[in-house]
Amino acid sequence: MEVEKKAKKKFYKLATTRPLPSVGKFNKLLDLVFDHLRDYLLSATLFKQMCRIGLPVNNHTANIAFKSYLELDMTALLGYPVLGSCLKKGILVGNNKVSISFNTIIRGFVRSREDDLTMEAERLFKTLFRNDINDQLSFEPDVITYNAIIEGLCKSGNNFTSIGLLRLMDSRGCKPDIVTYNTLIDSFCKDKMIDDASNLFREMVSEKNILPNVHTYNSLIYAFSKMGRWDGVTRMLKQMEELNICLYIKTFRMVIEALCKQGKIKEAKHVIDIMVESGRYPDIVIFNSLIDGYSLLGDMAEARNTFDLLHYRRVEPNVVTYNKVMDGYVKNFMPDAAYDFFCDITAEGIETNEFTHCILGLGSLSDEIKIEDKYREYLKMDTFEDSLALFQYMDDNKLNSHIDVYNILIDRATKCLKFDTARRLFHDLIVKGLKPDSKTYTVMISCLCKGGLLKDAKQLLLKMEKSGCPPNYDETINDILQGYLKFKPFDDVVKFCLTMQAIPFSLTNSNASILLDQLLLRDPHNTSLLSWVNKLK
DNA sequence: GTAGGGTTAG
Repeated sequence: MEVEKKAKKKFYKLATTRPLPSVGKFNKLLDLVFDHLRDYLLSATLFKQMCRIGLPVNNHTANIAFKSYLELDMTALLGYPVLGSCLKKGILVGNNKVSISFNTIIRGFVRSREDDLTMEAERLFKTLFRNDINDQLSFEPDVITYNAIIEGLCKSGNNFTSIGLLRLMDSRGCKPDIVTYNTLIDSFCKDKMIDDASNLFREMVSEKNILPNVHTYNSLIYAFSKMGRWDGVTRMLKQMEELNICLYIKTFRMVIEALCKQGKIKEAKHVIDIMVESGRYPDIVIFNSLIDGYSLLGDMAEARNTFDLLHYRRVEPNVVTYNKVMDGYVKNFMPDAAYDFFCDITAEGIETNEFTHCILGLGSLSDEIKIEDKYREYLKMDTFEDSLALFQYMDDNKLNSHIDVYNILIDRATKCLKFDTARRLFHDLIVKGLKPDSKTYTVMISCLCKGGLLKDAKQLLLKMEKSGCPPNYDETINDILQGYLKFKPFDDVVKFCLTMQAIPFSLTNSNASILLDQLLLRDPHNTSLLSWVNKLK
């Protein structure tokens, strides 16, 4: 607080000194606010104020503002408009490092992790290639620009488009670097497309002579171990040793976790031995995985033993540990043991969380069907965040492999406007090998429409028809139409309606009335469309 | 007057 006051006072002093101090003095102060105070709202506000009262600003001052908006996740709302006004005022023109400003804005869009803003970043990126704009600014995208766009594409599930960008940058003489490859490799690994990831890895090492680092290996090891490809894991670990790359505790954690989840306790223990030999000791996360593994194998005695031994190893159990033990009892149809364990830990005054009670709730009903009902009830009743957390906690529980569970979550994510989460869930279920049903397609189409991704929505409708799911045209087409009315120019709405004339469906009241209003306003002589609307409503 | 912008952590 003290430093903040000092900064404000200094600003006031600079602003009232006559003749006005140079822009450098102001920039130093703003740098201080950004770097040391990390008060991003203040650095952004000061910049706006400087512009308003006519204090000296230059590209560096503006860049601090852009960085601040990025940190505040307000690039779309504030950063982008400020960029516009800076361009108008000529603050950024004639600057040979104008890429810094644009990169920060593009990163801000991508960082928001919202699909439509990622698209905005791509739009901006494409605009910058236009000759008229380029003559004025002499902007040339550099490796950071490309990396940001590639990251955005990967995060919105467009792995192959981002490969196209990798080729584009290469052909334009911008060398991809370790960040470019790591971003791509990580994305392919997350989607379990290990062959594509391996190809990129090979290309990076043998063609581009870029040395992999710990992140590259972590991504690959993660994917290999999740897929049970232990030969790949061993190969990667060997390479790391040769390159003298130190393993993170996280690398160990994920290998051990994957081994335990696949019931390979012996192997997991072997990895723990290697860890100990290299002077590192397993932490609670690793013991939690072991407990998980034993309960998966139905060996609750060993699971409990591992828990009891924590005390002697001087490793403190956490709430996840307690939940995993209870979860093990419940899954192995020992609800009484789960209840006893719960009584023991609460008697010791140990703090539990909502999942402890949830597991107990599941355990109190030993009939498996009832467990399923109870699970569904939880999915419906709690807030979306709670259901998602429960879903993630249940992880590979077979209840999570029900398409209905995904349908409920996707639907609720969409209703909470979390389109990104909905898309990720949809992607997850495909990766898991589940088959989307009519409901899945319908809620996903609704999600894409609400997020303005109409092209994707139409594609999904096509896919739905192809996959043999009978589309619910009433619902899906109205959703897409609503998206058109909201996001697209009227000409596109008309075009869409024309293509839909062949399909039998009825318009919702709200769509029909908006459509009629718009038609009468903009295209009152289009009698064929007017009668079409009247017929369908 | 110069500076200034970067990936993932499961």
